[in-house]
Amino acid sequence: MNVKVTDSELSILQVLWLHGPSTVREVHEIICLEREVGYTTTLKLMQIMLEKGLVSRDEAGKSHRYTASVKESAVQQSFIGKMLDTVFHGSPSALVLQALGSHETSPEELEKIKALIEQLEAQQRDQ
Amino acid sequence: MNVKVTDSELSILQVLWLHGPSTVREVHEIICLEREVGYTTTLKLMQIMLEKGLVSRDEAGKSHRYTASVKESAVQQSFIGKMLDTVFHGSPSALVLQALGSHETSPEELEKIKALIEQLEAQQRDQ
DNA sequence: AAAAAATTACGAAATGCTTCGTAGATGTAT
DNA sequence: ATACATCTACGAAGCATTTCGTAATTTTTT
Repeated sequence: MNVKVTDSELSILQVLWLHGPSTVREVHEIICLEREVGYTTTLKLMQIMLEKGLVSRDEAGKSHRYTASVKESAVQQSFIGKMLDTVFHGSPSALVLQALGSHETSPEELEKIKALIEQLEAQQRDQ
Repeated sequence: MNVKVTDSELSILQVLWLHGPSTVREVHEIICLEREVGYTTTLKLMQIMLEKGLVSRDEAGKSHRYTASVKESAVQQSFIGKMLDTVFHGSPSALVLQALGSHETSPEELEKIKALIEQLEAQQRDQ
């Protein structure tokens, strides 16, 4: 149900989501742009993620090719769920108010959110 | 700037935010409603939080009385900030869309959000 | 005042995550 | 075929958080 992901697992998943199936070397190269870290560290993490079922891998060919087996939206989902429980008393609107109130949001983005709200209200009317 | 709080520290802060200044015993009692945990565990955590400056305490009287020294909104703030960075590519609207799209939100709450958006749009027009 | 109960301080074990070194296997170039 | 580079597996150290036991202190009860 709820996907649990640590910080460094998340940074690996980000690479896989963005670049698609990748080797350890490829993932490692990208992560190193941000943070100095040993190759075997990345390798080990990805092996652990394999055990946990967070990624799968294709073992054909010289080096293994890893693929994310959780969707980004599912992880976003579970992070939001956890935050709702732990810091927003289960109130999505409290979360939304904080997010919009304290971070720059472009007019276009505000429009998108308004559109979603209209849609949700329409749904509620129909019930 | 950014308040760092671990999970168990957060559960203690929750109690302090809700009940105001409290003794270790009081905090512990409430936490135990949810989770079996030793008294000295709660004590130790609160002592560590004191060192970190997350709480302050009044040592007069039989037992110490602890007070949260970070605001709930500041912690909410920093959690949202971290989540934006790590799972929403820095886009508040992506976060908001996920939050509203996947969690029940009452008509009243939707109204509040709409009101905020109107307000933000008015601000943007004025600039 | 002595015993019992509650509280604090503190060290250290347990846990989970992150890190890396080493060894062995596999593939590539000479 | 041999040497070289790359890759995988794995154990264990390092670190932060969480947990609790023990001892010392203070308060309350008898």
